[in-house]
Amino acid sequence: MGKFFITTPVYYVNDVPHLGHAYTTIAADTLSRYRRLLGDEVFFLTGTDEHGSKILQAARQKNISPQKLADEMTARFKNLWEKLSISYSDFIRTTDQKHIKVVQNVFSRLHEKGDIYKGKYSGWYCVPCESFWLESQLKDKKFCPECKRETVKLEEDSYFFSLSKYQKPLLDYYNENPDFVLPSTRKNEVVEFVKRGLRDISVTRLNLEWGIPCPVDEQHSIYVWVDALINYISALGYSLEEERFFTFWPADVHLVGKDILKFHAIIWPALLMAIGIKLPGMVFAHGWWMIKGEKMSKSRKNVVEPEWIIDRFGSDYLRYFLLREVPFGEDGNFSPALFVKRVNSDLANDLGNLLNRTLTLVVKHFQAKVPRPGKINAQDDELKGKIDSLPDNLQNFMDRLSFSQAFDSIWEVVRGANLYLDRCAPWRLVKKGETERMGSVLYNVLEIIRILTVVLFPFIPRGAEKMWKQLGMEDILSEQKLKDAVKWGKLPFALEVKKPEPVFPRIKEEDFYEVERET
RNA sequence: GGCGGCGUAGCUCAGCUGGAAAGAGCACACGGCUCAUACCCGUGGAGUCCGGGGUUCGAAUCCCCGCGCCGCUACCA
Repeated sequence: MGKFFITTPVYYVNDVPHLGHAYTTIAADTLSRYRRLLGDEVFFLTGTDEHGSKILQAARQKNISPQKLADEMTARFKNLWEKLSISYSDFIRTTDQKHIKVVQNVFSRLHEKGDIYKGKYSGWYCVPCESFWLESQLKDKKFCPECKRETVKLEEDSYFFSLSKYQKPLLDYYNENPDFVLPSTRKNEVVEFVKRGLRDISVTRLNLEWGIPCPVDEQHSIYVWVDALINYISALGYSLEEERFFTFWPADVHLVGKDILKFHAIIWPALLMAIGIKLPGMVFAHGWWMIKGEKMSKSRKNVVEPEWIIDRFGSDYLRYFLLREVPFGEDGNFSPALFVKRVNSDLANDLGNLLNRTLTLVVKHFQAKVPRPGKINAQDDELKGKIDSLPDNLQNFMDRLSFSQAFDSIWEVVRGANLYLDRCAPWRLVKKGETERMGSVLYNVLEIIRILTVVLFPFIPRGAEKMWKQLGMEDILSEQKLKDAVKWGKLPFALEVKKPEPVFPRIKEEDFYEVERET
């Protein structure tokens, strides 16, 4: 039983929450819930990144203050997390006073240490957009990629972080901690990148109104990464509440999308080395969801709105699909057909129906009371054997964030239970008058379902709660601990089960399109 | 261009450091069951394991060449 600190990125509030945000956050939530199930003290951090000229501009267009805009967007994120049953411990905003203070403290420390120095930043500046671009980003080598107008080469004062100093220490760290960056193919990319040499990075901007003031030079504001990344330690009170900070730091897992991996795997550890605190245990970069093989994007108008899906099908279906369909780390394809297929065959047909058919028999033949188990035979042992190996399997897969494989191991049990029911055929036993054996069989299946429910809770919390209630369990599901829960025989006999009602109703592809047409 | 990865049943993919008759899920076909959310259970399929060469007693698994895909190659979160 230890502590477990997991984070999502702080999401940039220039965009409404989309499937990608939901994906990262669902994964983090599932991992958090799983660690709680193991008995760990979990700190699960998410939040929003609210500074920058993009936000300022968007706010101006709407004629509201940037803070107001950020407030609105943050509310949307929180609302989505509520709908998705996201059990975060803290929601950090980069506009929080605490965060601002910590960023400034960190900046000052870096400055004192000599890891930040004043230099000249030069780039291609678009006056109307008030933003700098790299030569590689320009359209036809001189036009702004956003507004297509001509840019000018501009040089201005800026403070730099000596990232280059950390090339060697970073390479050593990757070497000594092979699981620091995962999946391994991403790690290769990062290592290769660092090997080619690192340039110092500009960490302040002049004339950036909507940003954290630089503590050593009032004309400057702190630019993106030193602001955003520090959320991971500001939320814990770094430099403010040391005791609390050291309770949870270092982070065990930083979950990120593959697009921001390098910031987390290179700049972030370098910053931490510079201020002299421990490095996180793991940075895991997951993949993207594609539509018909294409990346989702607003311009392609193929964005999947997580809220539509949740409102129509419930949060569990989305959680289940995203974590089950594709190995975490790889890109996946999202389509109504795939979604419907996955959810129907696994949740409705295999799992939901297992509960349903079992409860029906108990209600019909045992007055809805959990029967008393009798003698155990070889078939029963085989069934129980499937539970014995489950915790270890889960542990192995969850340690590697292999959600899909974790599901595989759970579904082996689900299938095993359906098979056991068919083999034992209690509906035939009742005709033969073998009620005692029938009772045993049903008890065993109910017991399997009880354990499955506990194990599934981190993944599909709402459905698991419903299953728990139908079983008639009175303990609190969220307080169950895996170690105890998997012990055989914890289901009290004579417990009154509920009349079954489909927990995971089947859905149709048409339902999906109706939703999309409406909007 | 450089570095890395991938190419296995109709589809999505497991097959790690070489060795039993090449696997899973889905789809499909046939059969069983009837407790159940038209569910569940069983059986089946002629797969050049991208192509070619090599190492080996033996390769999907190692080496070389070729073909076809894909990722990374920094300051946009």
